[in-house]
Order: sequence, then structure tokens, then C-alpha cells
Amino acid sequence: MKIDPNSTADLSAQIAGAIRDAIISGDLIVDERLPSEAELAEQFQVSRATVREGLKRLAAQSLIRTQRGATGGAFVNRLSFEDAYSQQITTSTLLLSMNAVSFDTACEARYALERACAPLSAARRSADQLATMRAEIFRQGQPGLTDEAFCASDVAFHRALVDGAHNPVLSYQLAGSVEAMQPLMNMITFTARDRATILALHARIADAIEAGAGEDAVTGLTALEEETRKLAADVFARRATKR
Amino acid sequence: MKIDPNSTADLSAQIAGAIRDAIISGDLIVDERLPSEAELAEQFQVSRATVREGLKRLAAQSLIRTQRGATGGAFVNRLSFEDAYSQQITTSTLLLSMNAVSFDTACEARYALERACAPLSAARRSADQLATMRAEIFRQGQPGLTDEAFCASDVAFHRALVDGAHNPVLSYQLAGSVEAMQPLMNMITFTARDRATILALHARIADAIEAGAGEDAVTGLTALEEETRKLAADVFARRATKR
DNA sequence: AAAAATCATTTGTCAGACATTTAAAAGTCT
DNA sequence: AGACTTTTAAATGTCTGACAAATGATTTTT
Repeated sequence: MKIDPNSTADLSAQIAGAIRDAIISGDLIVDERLPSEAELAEQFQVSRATVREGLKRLAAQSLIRTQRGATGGAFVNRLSFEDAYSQQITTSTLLLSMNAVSFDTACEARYALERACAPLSAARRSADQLATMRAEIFRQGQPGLTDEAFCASDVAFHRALVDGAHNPVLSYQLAGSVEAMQPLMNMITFTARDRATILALHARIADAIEAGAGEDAVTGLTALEEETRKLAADVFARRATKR
Repeated sequence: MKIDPNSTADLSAQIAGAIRDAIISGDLIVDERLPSEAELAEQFQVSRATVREGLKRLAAQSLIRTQRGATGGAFVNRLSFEDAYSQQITTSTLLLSMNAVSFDTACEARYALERACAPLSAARRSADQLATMRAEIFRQGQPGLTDEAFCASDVAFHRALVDGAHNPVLSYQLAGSVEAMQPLMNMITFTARDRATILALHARIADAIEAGAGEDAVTGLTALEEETRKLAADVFARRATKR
């Protein structure tokens, strides 16, 4: 692991890169302890402050964790699905909000991916996941529910559907698509009539999942996508004329 | 933006969190300049070193960029799809390698997601993307190609397929699934016969995409998934008996 | 043997200094 | 006046040295 003091890049970035490469290549394995900051400083011929900045960069990506004390230090962290989920959600959310991604584009991606999960979920979902879907449908029918709560329940419903595929890689990939849409969905005002329509589609999808009918779940999701896009188009059209 | 000096979390992590929240909530907008490190240090009542560690955390996630000089400072960064891609690929790769995700699980996720793209790609792919697919197929037929080069070409083929959907959100989500499988694929030795089979399937998929026949592309992908899993199973079985 | 005190190691934080980069301001020449 | 050069000020990047706080290991005491 070497760094170039004459490079244009910051030393701390180079150090982070060198250690990251060592982790990716397998030179450093999970739970292995890195040299102490003082040792790293000597190895890289930089100050401890610079080493620390590099380590913080890695910590921000959950690649290492640090512990204080006698036997403490920086350890290679096992990147958990949990950690990856939340990173994925943050990134996806910012990506959508900062790049003026249209509602249609985000929606298309999300439902395309969800349809990919549907057949697997229909075949494998646990009773618990089905129960969650039913419970969220019930919640969505409650009067007096705020639009935000309705959206949150919608996300919970879809996450249960995705998790039903029992493929953690799929769940991880989908987490971003589903959750990142929430801020966009929150811009929509759902009338009682809208909610009833969505609720019926959710029920249809849950029925298909319960029956193990993947194809029906897919068509249900397609109908839901259409409905969602129509709703959004209405909202945006109304807003455009109002102003 | 406030931090709690008595919290268990590091001050630098709290500072990063506070600024990150401000970015996500929209309090800080793209290209806006943060206060200088000295000012932030005073605002948060910490030293400049601590502020800097916090800022490096954000830089690691591409949330800010820094510039030196008179009009320099830290600026809120527009998270580009490019940046998001590479983060996604790093995270996915580590997630697979560190969590003993089985080949089958990763493979299932990847092909499920790719099938979600196929109909869109068949409808919208540009001539250029189709040309890339054809070119990669041609490359894969060259004799003397190393296994690594074959895999790299495979990835290029599939990326063209995915990008053909012309949905940047989909491309972003898929980048991780497709690229992260490469290390796993590299463990496989492809015989001439294996390559011919894969090549034929690639051609079949490209034909379907060219003809705008989304359904055919989907079945082609399913066949390719089956083939890939069979190959991998063979390799792992052979390895198990050898040792 | 158990509990308490001490110790050594390591990260977390701080203060102050200097180097480097950069754009703007001031100065100089034609 | 305009073009070029020099100076200056502001900001990040890096270094040094120090102390605080946490924590496991060791030693001492009871």
C-alpha cells in the first residue's frame, strides 16, 4: 500500500483508497484490525490527523468501525445488508431529488423491478409477510389517515411484497427504488376515492401472492403503476394550471 | 443544526449527520457553499480538525466537494448518476463477498432484474446500444480470449441491454447487480463449448431486442440464467470433489 | 479468590502553526 | 484605457504536540 505525495488528490483520499482497495481485494479480511493510527501515519509518512481523515472516509462507507481503548483500533467491518440498505436509500433519495428525475421515470423503474420480484414472492412469501401486507391494507382503509401515513403504509406494503422473494440481494436493490419514491408520493393528495382504488389493487395483489399466482400479481402491479401515474399526472397538471 | 457533546457518537459523525440532514431536507441546496471550516468550528463549538473529519465523511459519500483557494470551500455536490453507479458497485461487490451470498442468490436477483428491463429495452434501445451488444457478441467469439476478458465482455453486453431501457434509475439500480457478479463469474472456467452456448443465447437475446420482441428477450434471459447456474453448479461440484 | 487500583494502549479532541492554492485587488507598463 | 504582473487575502491541506477518555490487562490489596 503506497501513496503518492505529489498526486493532485488529497493524501487522506489516497490513504482511504489504498485501504479500500486492500479490503476489496481481500488483503484485509473482515474483523481484521488495521495498524494503529500512529503506525499508519508512519507507514504512509503522513501525520496522524491525515490518517484519521482517511479513516473517517472509510467509516462513512461502513467499511471500517473503530473502537477506543487498549485493544481498540480500526477494524474491517462486515458490510451488513442493514447498512447497505440505508446507504442505498440515502443515495437513491438524493439521486432523485437532485437530478430532476421525472415522476414517470422513477415510477417506471420501481414497478418494473417490483414486477421482477412478484413471481418469486408468490412462490415463497412467508405467512408473516403476507400478514404484513394484509395489515397494511387494513391500515390504509382507516378513515382520518394522513396522506403521509398512507404513503408510509404503502411503502411497508411494498417492502413486504419484495421481502417475500426471500432474496436479500433483491431486497437490497429494491429498497432504494421503493423508499426513494416516498418523497415524490408525498406530494400527492389522495382523495378517499383514490385511496379506495389503490386499496382494491393492493388487495388484488395480496390475493395473488397468497394464491401463489405470480402472473396475477404482475398484472396487479401493472394496474397499480398505471393508476399511480394517472394520479400523479393529475396532480401535476392541476398544479401547473393553478400557477 | 445542533449537536450534543454528551452523546456517545463521535462529534465528527454528529456534524456529518447534521449537515447530511440539512442537505436531504433541502435546507442546503445543490452548489450552495457551506460556511468555512473555521466558521463551522465556531458554530458547532468544536475544533477545526473535528469539523474536517466530519466533512471528509460527507465527501466520501459524494455529498460535498471541496475547493481550495480564496473563493473555495465545501459545496453541496449534485450527486451524479456516475458517482452513484460507482458507489453502488463498490457496495454491492463487498456485500456479496463479505456475506457469503450464494451464487444462486446473486444470479437469481440479477436475472430477475434484467428481465424487468428487457421489454423496455426492446421498445427503446438505440441503434448504438444494439451495436454494442453485437460487437460484444463478436468479441466473445474470438479465439484466445481469456476468461476474464470474456466475463468483462459479458458485463458490457448486459450493461448495453440494461441501458437500452433508457431509464437512468433502472441503469443505476442494475449496475450493482450486474457488475458485482463479475468476481463470482471470474471463478468459472469457460470451455469453448460453454462459450458457444452463451454466445448463441446472447445472439438470441440481441435478435429479440432488435425485433422489439420483449417477451422473446425475457425467455432468452431465462435460458441464459439457467445455463449460467448450471455452469456454476458444475464448477463448484468439481471443486468440492477435487479437495 | 475477589475486588480494587494502576497501567498501557488507543482513539477522540483540541490549539496553533505553516504550506498551498486560488481568485480578486492593486499596481505597473505600454 | 487596457493588458500584464505583483500582491494580498481567504480558504483548504497538512503537521506537531498535547491532553482527555475509554478500555482491557496487570498488579496490588483485601
